Amino acid sequence: MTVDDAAGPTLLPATAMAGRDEPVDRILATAYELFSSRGIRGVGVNELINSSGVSKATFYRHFPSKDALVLAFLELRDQVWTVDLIVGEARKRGTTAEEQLLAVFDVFGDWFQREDFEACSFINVLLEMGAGHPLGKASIDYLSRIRGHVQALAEEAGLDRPEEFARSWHILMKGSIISATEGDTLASKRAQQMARWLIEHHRGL
Amino acid sequence: MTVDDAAGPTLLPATAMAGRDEPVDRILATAYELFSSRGIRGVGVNELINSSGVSKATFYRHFPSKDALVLAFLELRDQVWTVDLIVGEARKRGTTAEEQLLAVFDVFGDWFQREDFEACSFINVLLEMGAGHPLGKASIDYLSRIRGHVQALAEEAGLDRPEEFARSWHILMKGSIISATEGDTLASKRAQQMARWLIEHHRGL
DNA sequence: CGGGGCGAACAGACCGGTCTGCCTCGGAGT
DNA sequence: ACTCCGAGGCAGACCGGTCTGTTCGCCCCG
Repeated sequence: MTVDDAAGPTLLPATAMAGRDEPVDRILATAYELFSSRGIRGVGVNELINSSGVSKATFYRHFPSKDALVLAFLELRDQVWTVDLIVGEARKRGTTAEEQLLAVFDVFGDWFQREDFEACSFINVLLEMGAGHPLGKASIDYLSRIRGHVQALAEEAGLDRPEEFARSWHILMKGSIISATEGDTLASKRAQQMARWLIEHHRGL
Repeated sequence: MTVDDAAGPTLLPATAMAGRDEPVDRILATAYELFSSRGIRGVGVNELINSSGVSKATFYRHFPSKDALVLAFLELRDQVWTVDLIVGEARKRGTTAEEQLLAVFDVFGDWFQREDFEACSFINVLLEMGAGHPLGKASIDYLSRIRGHVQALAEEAGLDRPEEFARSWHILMKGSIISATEGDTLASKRAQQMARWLIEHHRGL
């Protein structure tokens, strides 16, 4: 799994796949597009293999089950979306750690207005499969990684109780994503304002 | 399936069904339980009819399709959960409108700790079916009704820009529900704290 | 010549939805 | 008071389609 070495954010893992045309890469790239936009249950294995131009036997040679592919998709999503698009872009947009934190919601604002905005795959999979399902548990794990990034920035900014801070911050992130799914593209601004208050109350006295 | 006629909130629609044993009521009661806990796609028509002790012909005499039943379920959920459990209970717990608003997150706190906590069906259905699907659109409508309750309370409390207030408030509600689904039962407290800041900034100067 | 990919058929389960019987119960007609 | 009939509920077979996953045969390329 190569790294996105190009400049600028992208939602598609195309750059990550650049130069590779192996069946396993085609499958993963297709899975990323389809799972992101239509969910897990909404995409069947037959559609996956047709769209990626791969035979079923080849598919099952590389992935023992559909769930295994979903797991790989979540891993890829963590890299492409969480790390590169959200955290990476936010760190680029701000100079201080506090600015970078707030920039998360600027990135959200751009993201919410995209045609292909498809909400957060980790939340989607968690709610679709349930917290008890292995895929739900994996999603919870990736969500906690997001919180880890926020906590790291909070520590850089020297904020009080960074773990608690990150949990509250994450509430704002997730809530604004749901609101954006409902159609409120300004949800990022509302969340950002509440985020400012949260920062103020976590600054060392 | 006995009836919970005791005082206090209940998540089951048993009280609404009290004294009735018609097939249509049994179907709806079963649908409420199964759809709430396992989602729409996770429950098939065959299981619905078996669990409610109804024949398939009877089922389709009362509901032209599964989607029609889901629509009826969402309507029931709005009454039982939104109106009775959340808004009704919050209004009971507070004296002033501001107290009643904040009490929403106290009710959430109790709700998050329930064994049968199953998140918000409207969010679940919205993400499961997509915002373009009729059921997704219906869910968006019911979510906006929740926001309407919040806005009404904000107006009673004399807060500034009640519509904007309600949208921000709703972000906190939805975000805390997702966090609770991940296992953070204290999410209600974190959201409540941010909600207090939100109230302060919407009070007339 | 052999491994990997392809296309396709196939299996078994389940999906939403239709339809055919059988039974019961209640009300109307004589 | 007795009969008759139809509405509505129950049970379950059945339909075409889709789901995940398996397997077989062919071909191409190293």
